[in-house]
Amino acid sequence: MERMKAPASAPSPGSTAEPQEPRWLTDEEQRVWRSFMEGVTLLDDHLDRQLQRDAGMPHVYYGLLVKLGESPRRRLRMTELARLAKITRSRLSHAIARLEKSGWVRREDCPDDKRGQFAVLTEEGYEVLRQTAPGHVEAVRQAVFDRLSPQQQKSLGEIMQIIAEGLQPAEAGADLPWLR
Amino acid sequence: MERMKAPASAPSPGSTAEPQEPRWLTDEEQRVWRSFMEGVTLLDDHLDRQLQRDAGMPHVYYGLLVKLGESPRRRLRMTELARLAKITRSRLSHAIARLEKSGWVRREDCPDDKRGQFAVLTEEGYEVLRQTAPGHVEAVRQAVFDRLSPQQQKSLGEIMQIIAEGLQPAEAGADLPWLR
DNA sequence: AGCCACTTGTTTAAAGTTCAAGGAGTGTCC
DNA sequence: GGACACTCCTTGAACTTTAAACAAGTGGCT
Repeated sequence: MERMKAPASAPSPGSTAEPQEPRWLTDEEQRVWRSFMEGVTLLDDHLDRQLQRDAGMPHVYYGLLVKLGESPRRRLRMTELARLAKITRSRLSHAIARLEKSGWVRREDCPDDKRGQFAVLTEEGYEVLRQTAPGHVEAVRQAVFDRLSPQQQKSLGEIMQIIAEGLQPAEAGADLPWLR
Repeated sequence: MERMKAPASAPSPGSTAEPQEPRWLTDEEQRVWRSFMEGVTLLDDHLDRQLQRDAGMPHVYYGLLVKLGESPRRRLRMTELARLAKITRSRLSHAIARLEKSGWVRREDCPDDKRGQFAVLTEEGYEVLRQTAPGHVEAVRQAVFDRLSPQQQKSLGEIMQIIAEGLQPAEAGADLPWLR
């Protein structure tokens, strides 16, 4: 409910303690927001399904293997991996446990910090990635890049970067998933 | 893993049965895709948290109440609601069961089709919506609209509509969540 | 009428995620 | 060196989602 009904008139100015008149979305803003949510929901569903079918894991898990594969010695500290994937450490713990059970990741102790753990991509994990990457890229292309002009691709990147940055402010005390 | 490594050379042309050389993402495409996934993940987390805190339900459930509230007689057939929300009927069944338990939705039999069910927004459900809508719009504004120029908002709408439409083709046999 | 393919919505179990709590290690401050 | 705050990661329970199977109803066809 991004707009309940048209406001009767000008809102009461700000000096009082009462809540501001909500800044409802305009019709146009609502259309944008609806398209956004629909696109994201459908895309999420589509990629999850594609990867579950072809790689035996959800999109997020696949993304974790990718991050590990791109990292030096194919390993990352748990919190660092959570930060890169924009998820909570709890979620990551469960995910890595499952990927470990599947044999695609193993854990290693961190020598420098006895609290720390590395998640390490196994050879099997790398192999799964190698075999399923082409199909996944193709799915992403078909759903996204093949349908957008170069200018639209550029815009999308800029826009989503702005949104992403807005949600991870530099200030201390920000509510970031990987620090929860 | 949107690109494993640089292809050695020109791909083998299409007449053979072997798999095509994957169309890896360029560096620029990868940046776009990464921003997109990060933005979506963070936004999803942010709105889920905001609504869980203020309305006691996840974002998807809130969206269901909104759809019901916008509909004639505040009711929709299950499959129609699933189609609007871009989710599976199974997921919707569970969600409505939970919303019913919370008292915000009730079910009603469809007189015309004995298989059918309406999900109906209760007065309490409407009340929750009324009270939490302002906070939610504000969250959406702060995270998205306040940060984007009018032109960017327009682009985002167009882009996401293209993606959404691409994932729900008109053809029969399309793999649409609400028909699974 | 009876058959058959299809639609509608739910159910069960398994998988994944969130939330709150906690154990262990680190680092700082006095 | 001891107290204290903080970081790192995990755990278990509650909740949500997925996947597969199913019961019931519909509609077309003969």
